[in-house]
Amino acid sequence: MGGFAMYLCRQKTLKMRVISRLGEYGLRALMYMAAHKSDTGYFNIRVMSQELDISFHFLTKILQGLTQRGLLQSYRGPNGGIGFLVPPDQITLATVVKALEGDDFFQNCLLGLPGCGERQPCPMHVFWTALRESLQTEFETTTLDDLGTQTLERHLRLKA
Amino acid sequence: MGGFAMYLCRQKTLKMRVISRLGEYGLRALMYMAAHKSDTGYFNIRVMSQELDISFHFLTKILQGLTQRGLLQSYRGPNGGIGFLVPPDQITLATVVKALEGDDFFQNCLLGLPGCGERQPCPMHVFWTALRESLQTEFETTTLDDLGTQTLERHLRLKA
DNA sequence: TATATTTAAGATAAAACACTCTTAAATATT
DNA sequence: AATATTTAAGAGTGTTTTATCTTAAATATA
Repeated sequence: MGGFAMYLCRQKTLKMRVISRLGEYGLRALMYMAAHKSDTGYFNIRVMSQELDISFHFLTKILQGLTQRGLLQSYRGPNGGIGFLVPPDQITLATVVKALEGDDFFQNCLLGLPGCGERQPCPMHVFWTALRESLQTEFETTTLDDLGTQTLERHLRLKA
Repeated sequence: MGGFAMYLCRQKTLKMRVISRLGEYGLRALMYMAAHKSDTGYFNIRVMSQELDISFHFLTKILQGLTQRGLLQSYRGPNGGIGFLVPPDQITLATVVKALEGDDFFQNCLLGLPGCGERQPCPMHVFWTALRESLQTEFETTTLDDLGTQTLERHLRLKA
């Protein structure tokens, strides 16, 4: 592993996780794909798994799911791989996260305090709602292309 | 279960969880204690577990941990229970969450994107940092007393 | 057609998380 | 002193998450 991938490398312990490992791996792979334009449009999963230090089979399964949900397309056999079905500048983070974590991702209270709803808001509800909404807005307005490009550019700038 | 406790009742499915069940249960119990002043200063764990619909043994273990960390004190035997060692108006949410989830709770990237740090910020780092800091600030400025009182008052207001 | 390559799919395993149960220790009451 | 009550502590169980392994299906190339 090296180059750009160091940027997306594994983080062993993590508190305050909002997305699961599955979601994290999926997002990292998509960011990788968005940042590395491919000639054929397809990326080899094994190479990606090595670059990103993610289990090959696990990553395969995650990307499989994104294929089934219509975000990616796959191609078997030699020189096969996985690529965007929808161009990455048309895929928002919100779409990705919902595909990976479930459609109700943005619907719940960030903290997990029960009874937190519009009808009977918990003490922190207003705060949480504001926080979640800014999160959701950010996710809905940021595309994979934005993220991948920004990441790559920043990395290159640091390197120079 | 009824009355105030309905407010702290269990929520079965939850996405976007930031704190674990253990943290949630602990926080709910502390909010309960902060809102219900006790004559003796001690609360019976079994009663609390029933009111909050949390497993008695599990809750006992969680509160045990808070006792060991110096937030609570316990008293065995008849009419025994668990109570605040530090008064709840001097316990911030930040202290509680750190005690329950670990001291490094606020140190990591909310999303879990790796490589997200001051030195080599990931594309979302600025956004995440802002989000996390407002979260942390809110947690550091809100005491258990604030939360419990607010909750109770709001509940009573709705009831009237 | 035979072989190698690559993703798909399903079964299995390991680890983390969320409880559950049993026994021990402390305290109060009789 | 005996008994009941309540938390402390540790072992054990079930579930979910995470990861791995094996086999199948598709595709390209020789």
